[in-house]
Amino acid sequence: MSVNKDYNEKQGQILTTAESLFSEKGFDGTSVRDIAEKAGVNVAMISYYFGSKEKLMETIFERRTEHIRLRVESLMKDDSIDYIGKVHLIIDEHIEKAFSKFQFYKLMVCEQVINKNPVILDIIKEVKKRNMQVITELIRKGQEAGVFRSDVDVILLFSTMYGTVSHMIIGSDLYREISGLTHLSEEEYYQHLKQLLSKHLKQIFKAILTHEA
Amino acid sequence: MSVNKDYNEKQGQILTTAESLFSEKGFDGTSVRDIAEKAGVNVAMISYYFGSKEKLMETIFERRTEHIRLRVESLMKDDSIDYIGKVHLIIDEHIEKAFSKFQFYKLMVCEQVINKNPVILDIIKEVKKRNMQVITELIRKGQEAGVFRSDVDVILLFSTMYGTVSHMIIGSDLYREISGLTHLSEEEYYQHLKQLLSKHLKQIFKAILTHEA
DNA sequence: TTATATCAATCAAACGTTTGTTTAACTTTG
DNA sequence: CAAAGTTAAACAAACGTTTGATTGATATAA
Repeated sequence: MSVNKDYNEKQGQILTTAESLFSEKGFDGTSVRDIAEKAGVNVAMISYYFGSKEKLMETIFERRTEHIRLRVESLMKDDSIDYIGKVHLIIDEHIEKAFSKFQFYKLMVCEQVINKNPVILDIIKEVKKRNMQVITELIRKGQEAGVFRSDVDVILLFSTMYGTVSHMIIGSDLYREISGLTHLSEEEYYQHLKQLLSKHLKQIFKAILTHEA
Repeated sequence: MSVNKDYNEKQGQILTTAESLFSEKGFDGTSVRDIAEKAGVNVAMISYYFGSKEKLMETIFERRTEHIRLRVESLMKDDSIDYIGKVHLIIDEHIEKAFSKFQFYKLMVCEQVINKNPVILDIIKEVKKRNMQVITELIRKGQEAGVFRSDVDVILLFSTMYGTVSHMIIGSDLYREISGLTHLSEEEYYQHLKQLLSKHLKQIFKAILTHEA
């Protein structure tokens, strides 16, 4: 599948800089000269290493795909963790990944709206499907064990998890201002947000998965 | 405040076409020649009527601001509707507005990520604050009446409502495919989604606002 | 009633930049 | 010395915007 290629120092510099600029100004709002200058390389190096601006973007997505995929699959088989505990693992892993690579998550949202590049859309589609399967499987087992309700819509639950977190990341500036937490550093505020989101989503998941209608 | 200007036929045509193209291809991905051609006007008319491409975008946002604002404020004072009923009104109005102007909502999400134009960011900020105040006020009254829990985080609740709906709209193609509902028309599928989202969000709000932790 | 002035609307063409990409010469590396 | 890395310069295409001429309708004056 997705081969984990190695990138040299200059390639890595270009990828990281481009990811940052794309997420700040969008794909079309960022010029290759912007990227080259900020990455400290010559403009021609982008074509030389990645072929084109478009393929540079695709490479960014390929590189991060590995990151987005939920890694809790092995823990799902651990019998010492109960079903609610496993749901908590999924929620916390998603929050952690989204915040640790928030620039990429912003980029992902924009690229889904501006559905131009089919290669990128496919990458997003595959990883979303994959992550949703993990959750579907867990819920199915929980239902068989009689712990979870039988009428759970996984897509809606998934949308609430992804949607709430994305929306918080995208609107974090506004919400920091409203909360009156402007004295916190971005890092401190993000830690605070992660904790709030974790508690909030766990409460929602518990209600939807276990309470009676 | 926001004066409701009148636009002639040609101006309206430009605004509608631009909104559609911006939401499909992004602001920087859309050229003024694209807009002019699709709207059936000369390129110069865009500068002539709106001053610049940037100001055209701002005009789109000013025009739609009126639309986004929750209009349930009067119903909030109606004593014949209970607190849960009022929460339902807010949820359904938000869903209805988001789906009826889904192109604009996509555009809003992208513009929040690509925080370039301060005029537009201010418009988004103001309307979000405004809508959140409506909900805050309702919840506060419900708390005083002893119907709602005392430890409710309005920002999180608001994020779940906006986030879940946005995420569904943005990823609707993928979710239609996964649900196996490709035989439905876009309109039919949206009606279906609206119904699901309404039930889902009402369940979440009820759990967070009324259940004990 | 003509004739003339006024003004917004409309257009093709041109403006100067910026865009992504390529070239061809040069340097470094193994 | 051959291959890979690196560069400034050049490329055509596309960009947002402006220009200057032209239209057509309305108001003013003879």
